Amino acid sequence: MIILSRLADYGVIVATCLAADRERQATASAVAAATQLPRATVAKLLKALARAGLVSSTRGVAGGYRLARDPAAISLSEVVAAIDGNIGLTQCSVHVEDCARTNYCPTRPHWAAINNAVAKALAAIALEEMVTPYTFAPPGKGRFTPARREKIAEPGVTP
Amino acid sequence: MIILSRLADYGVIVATCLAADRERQATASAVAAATQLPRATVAKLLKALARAGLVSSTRGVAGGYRLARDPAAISLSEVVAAIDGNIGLTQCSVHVEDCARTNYCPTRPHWAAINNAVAKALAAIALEEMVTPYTFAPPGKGRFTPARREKIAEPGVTP
DNA sequence: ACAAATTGGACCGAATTGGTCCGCTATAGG
DNA sequence: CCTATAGCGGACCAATTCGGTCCAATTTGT
Ligand code: SF4
Ligand code: SF4
Repeated sequence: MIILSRLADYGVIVATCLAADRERQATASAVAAATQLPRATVAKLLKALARAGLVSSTRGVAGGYRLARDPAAISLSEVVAAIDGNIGLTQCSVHVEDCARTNYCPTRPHWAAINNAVAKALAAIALEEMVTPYTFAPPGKGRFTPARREKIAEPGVTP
Repeated sequence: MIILSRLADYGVIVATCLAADRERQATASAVAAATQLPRATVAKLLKALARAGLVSSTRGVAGGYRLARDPAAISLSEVVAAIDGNIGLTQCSVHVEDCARTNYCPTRPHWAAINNAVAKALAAIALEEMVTPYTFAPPGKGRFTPARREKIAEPGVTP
C-alpha cells in the first residue's frame, strides 16, 4: 500500500526545494526546472501550498514563491495535509458521518489513537531535515542520529 | 487523506470479529451477519487474511475460519498488509524501481525512517485491543455482545 | 451422492487520481 | 498607459484503481 499520493510526495520535494534557500524567491518554472518535475504540476502544488499558508506568493512580474516560515518550523504532516487533506486512517477519522456504519462499528473508537500515532510520526519531521541529508550523517548511510531515530520510532501510542 | 482503503478497514473489523472469540469457528456468512457487511466482501477479505496466514480455514461443510494465532500476537499492520499490501509512504518505499526519479530524488533517502515509524505505529496495536470494551455505550446495538457472539457461531444463520 | 463451505480468479461500474489547460488578476517597468 | 510576466482558480479529461459481485472448481461431513 502506498500512503502518500504521488502529488503529496512531489509536494514534499517542491517544498524541500524552496527550503533549500529560504531567502530566494523562486518562480514555479524555476522550481520545476530544479526538481525536474512538470511545470504545470509544480504550479498546482505550489498553489496548494500557498493556500495552506506554507509558502507565500507574490504576483506579477518578478513574482514567485518562498517559504512562509522557517524550514525547521514546518512539519511534513503540514505539507502532505496541504495536498492530500487531513490525515486520517479511516473515513470516520476525517469526517465522522462519512461512514454509515459509525453507529455500530466496534472498531471505530480505537482508530483515534492510531490515527494520532501516525500523524505524530509525520509531524516529527521538519522540512529542514529533508534538505540537510548529511547534517547528522557520517559519510556512511545513516541519515538520522540515534536520538532522532528514537524519537520517530516511538510515537506516543497511548489510547 | 484516507490512509487505509475501505477494504482494509473492513478487514480489521472482520479480523476483530474473529478475535472476539478465538475458539469458535465461524463461516464467512456468519461473520458477514455479525458485522453487517456484504457476504461477498467478507468472503473476499477472509480469503486474503487466510492467504496471509492470519486466519486458518477449513473447507467443506462445517468449515469456516478461525484466528490462526492469539489475538494478542496479531498486529494491525499485519492485517492491513494482508489486504492493502506492504506499508510504504512513497512508491520507492515498496518497490524501489517503481519510480523513475529514484536516482536524483533528494528526499528519497529520508522516507525509509518515516516509513518505519508509521509502520511501527500500526504494528504496536494488537488485534486484541480492538475487541476490548467500548469507550462509549452503544444504544442497544452492540455488535459483539455475548448474544451476538452466539449468533456468529451459529452455523445456520444465512440471511 | 448431496449439500455446505472455501478457493481462485474474472468481471464491471464507479470513483479517484494525475496531469494539463484556460481565462482572469495583479504587479513591475518602460 | 501598456505590456510582459507570474500567480490564481477552477474546469477538464484520460487512465488507473477500487469496491463489490459472481461463478466454476474443490473439499469435506452426512
Ligand atoms: S465507522 Fe467503522 S467502518 Fe466506518 S470508517 Fe470508521 S472504522 Fe471504518
Ligand atoms: S524516489 Fe523520490 S519521487 Fe520517487 S517515490 Fe521515492 S521519494 Fe517519491
